[in-house]
Formats: sequence, structure tokens, C-alpha cells
Amino acid sequence: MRHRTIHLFRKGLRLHDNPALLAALQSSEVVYPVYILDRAFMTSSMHIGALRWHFLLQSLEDLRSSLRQLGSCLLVIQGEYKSVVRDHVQKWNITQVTLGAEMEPFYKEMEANIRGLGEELGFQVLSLMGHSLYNTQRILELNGGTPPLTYKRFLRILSLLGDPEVPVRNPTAEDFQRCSPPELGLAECYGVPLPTDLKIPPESISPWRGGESEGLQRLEQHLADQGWVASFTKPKTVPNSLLPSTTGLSPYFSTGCLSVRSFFYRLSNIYAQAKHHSLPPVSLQGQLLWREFFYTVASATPNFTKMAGNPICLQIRWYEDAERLHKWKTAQTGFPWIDAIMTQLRQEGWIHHLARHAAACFLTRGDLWISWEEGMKVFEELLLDADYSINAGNWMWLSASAFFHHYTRIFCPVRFGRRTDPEGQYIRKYLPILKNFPSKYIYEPWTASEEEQKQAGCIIGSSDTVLRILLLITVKNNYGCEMEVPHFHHTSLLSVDSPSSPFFVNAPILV
DNA sequence: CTAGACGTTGCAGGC
DNA sequence: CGCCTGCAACGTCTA
Repeated sequence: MRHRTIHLFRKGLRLHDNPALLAALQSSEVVYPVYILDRAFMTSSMHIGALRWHFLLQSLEDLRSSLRQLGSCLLVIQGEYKSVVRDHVQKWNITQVTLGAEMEPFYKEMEANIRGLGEELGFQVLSLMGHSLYNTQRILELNGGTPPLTYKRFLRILSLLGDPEVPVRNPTAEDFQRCSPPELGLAECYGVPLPTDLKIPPESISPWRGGESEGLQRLEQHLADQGWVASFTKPKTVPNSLLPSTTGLSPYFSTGCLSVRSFFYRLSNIYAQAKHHSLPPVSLQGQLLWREFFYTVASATPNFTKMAGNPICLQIRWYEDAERLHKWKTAQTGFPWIDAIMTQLRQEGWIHHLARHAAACFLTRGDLWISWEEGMKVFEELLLDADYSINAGNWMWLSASAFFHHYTRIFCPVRFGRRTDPEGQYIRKYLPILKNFPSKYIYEPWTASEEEQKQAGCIIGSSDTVLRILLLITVKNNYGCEMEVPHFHHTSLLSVDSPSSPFFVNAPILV
């Protein structure tokens, strides 16, 4: 039987290595490529900021253009997804819906609801995995039903499974010709909306542009330097280089503009040709496996994105402080290194992994003692590569709530950045007000004399003292026991002279 | 049961 | 500058 199929794009905004799309083409007499833009669903399940909307719309536009080149089109249908599916299944006599399987609870619920509609309206649902390297269920089974909680153990399980499945072939114009495209005229009704249609600011200054084409181009650029690929060592990359010192491909993986399996095998081929290559956890392939690690743990942990009711998460009495949270989010902590990071995040939607560490440590265990859940929400809104599992997992890591427990190892908001960028070029780029500040003081401008501040054209304020305070914080461990732990706290006693200054630090932050 | 090993990427200081 | 050690030390897992 030849199906009349809707292929539903959710993530997986690509043509290459798209198993569900390929299955649709191979089993159908007509395929409707559809993206449902359900704003109510999206705002209720995720916090998507303007930059992420831009990236999504650009990705859809690119997908539309690629499908057109193959003789098809993309139909972007706005509305509540259940009624959109119901209406169009009936209108187009649909017998099959294909989609990529996803692991987030809200996407799983969506698939279950679509399956429910399928039973009611008489269409089949085919969901195939395309977003991760492995079927995480298999990993759980091999680990005795629970997720491995260390990377080493995770790798041991993967060695039992062997390499991931190889990518499926690219769909061709012939594939699309064999089944009819949607009726003429439909594509015009269901175009990709403009940012202004969605009441999103029209301009984005992010250097990242969404879409499979852009993602593939960036991927090829990086893979061309085989020596760099083979020797890649994550902790040695520079968090504050003016251009990304890592691949910067993460936004394309999180939206599925790029396939992790294709990337995995491209890396394997390069490693095979190299004399020596780095290994997980620090290698490029190791980075893909970290992604897989967090997917696996998230898939089997209740309340993974929360502290309460999350069995792997330390229960800590974080401070509730909306004002300091807001200052952190809007780059007003007073520490140029932290504020530059938050500025890059807000302007570009991407920051280096170690910069994320510095900012996350500052918000949680390092300085402000504010819950990782708050930071997670901010990153979810602002990061183009925001990913349900990876975001929550890393926030637990950085706040020493799970996976990592050395909470006395604090990233210093002054010295950590200075190690790799002593001149403070990164700070000068993202905080232009400090552009002419002497390098000596740029990570702690309040230590410059008033005269020196005047010469640099920027009055920051003055402080005689930068304190390193050792506090005792009460935390509750997994077994409900309360205990006191040391908490290193950096802060400055800084008075703000100019209300127009973007910097100010409340002192002391913890009392 | 306990002791010891272990954990992707801290910091300071020495060479 | 890169690499080393010592520091002080957590929770979790395992022998």
C-alpha cells in the first residue's frame, strides 16, 4: 500500500540523515512536508528568546528552499498542533504521519497525542530516531535499568554496544519525484513567517545563521583542518577568544540542522587517517558522547530539569533573589569577565563552554547562591543551542548538585578569564565602556585609582578591598542529612559613583 | 561495613 | 608558557 503521508518536522530540520523523512518518501504516493508552528505549545514547554526564534525561522526558510530544489516544498502551518493535524489529515486523506522521535517529555506527549489521533482518524504513525547517536533505552538496559552517572561508566556501556548506527542516505530528487509533491498553491498559503509576523524584533546581530546549509558549510570548514580535528582537546580551548575556539556547531545539532551520526562518522574517518588523535572525554567525538550521556540520564530521571523530586540532585536551600538574578542575567554583576560573557550570550546566543562554567558557577555555588534552575531558564531562553537534557545536566554539574561534587573548586571571576586573555580583549569587545582601561586592571577595574579611571574615560567606582570570604552554607544531601559546607565567596566592596555605569556590585553579596 | 579510589576543564606556586 | 605538585576535600562507587 502506498501512503498519503504528512512528514512532521519538529527537530531534525534537515534533509541529510533523516530516517523518518526517507521512510516517508519510500512508502508514499504523496508526501506533505509540514512544520507546525504552535506558539502556545512552544511557549508552554520552552522559553525561547528572540535569537532562537530568528534561528528557527532561518532554519525553516533554508529547509523550504532545499525542499523546493528537490521539487517539493515546506508547509509551515500555524496553530494548535492537534487541530492542525486533525484538519489536514482529513483535508488531505492522510494515511500516515512520520516524525523524528524525541526524548523531551513535552515532545513525547505530542507524539502520544498524535498516535491517539491516528487511532481515532485511522492513520499510522511512524517515528524514527534521528536526533541521538544511540537508542538510550538500550544503554539503560545494559546498565541494569538505571542510567550510568559517570562518563567513564557510560563509555563502558557504549563499548558493549559498539559504534552507533550509520547515517541513512540523502534523499534525492528522484525520491521526491516518485511521490507527488503537495498541490500547487499550498506552499504559498503556508510560507515561513517573518520575525515581525511573530512580533519578534526584526534584526538579529547574532553571527549564527540557522539552517542545514549553513550548518553543513561550517562543518566542512572545521573538518578541513584534519590536524586540528584529530588533536582537539576541549579543556585547552580558549573561552574568551574573539572568535570561537571550538566548532560552534552546537546550535545546528540542537535543532537537528546537522546530524550527530553523520558528524560522528566524519570524525571517525579523520581519526582513522591520523597518526594520533585525542580521546573522550576531551576529544571532539567525546563531546558528542557527552551529549549522549546527558540524554541518557535525562531520559530515565524523573524531574530532571528541577531540583525538587529529582533523585540525582542535591537538595540545597538556594537564595531567592530576583534582583541579583536580574543583574546576573543582564550583565550587571560588576565583574567584567562575567558581564562580558553575559553580554556575548545576549547579543550572539552563543558562549564558550568554559565561559558557561564561569557564569554558572558565579550564579550558583560560586557567588550568588541562586538556584541552578533560574540559570537554566536564562540559558534556555538565550542560547541558540539550548537543549533540554544538556542544559539541565550541565547546570546540575556546575552547581555541584549532581555528577560533580567539588563545590570548593570555584571559578574565580577575576583570575579565570585572565589566564587565557590577560589583555582583556574579550572584555574590551563586549564591554566597550572598558575599551581603554589598562590591562592591569581590566578584570577588576575598581582597583584602578580614580586618576587612572579618569584617564581611561570610565569611572567605575572605588574599593580598597576585594574580599574572599569563607562562609558556611547548610545543604541537604541525598539522604536528607543537613550539613555545613565551606563556601568560597568572592565579592568586592564597590561603591557606584555613576548611576549610568552598567556596573555595580552589591556588597557584601552574602551577609 | 569501611577504606580507598575516583571524578572532562580550580588555584597557587615552582620550575 | 606549559607542566608539575600540593592544597583541601566533596559524594559516590567499589573492593
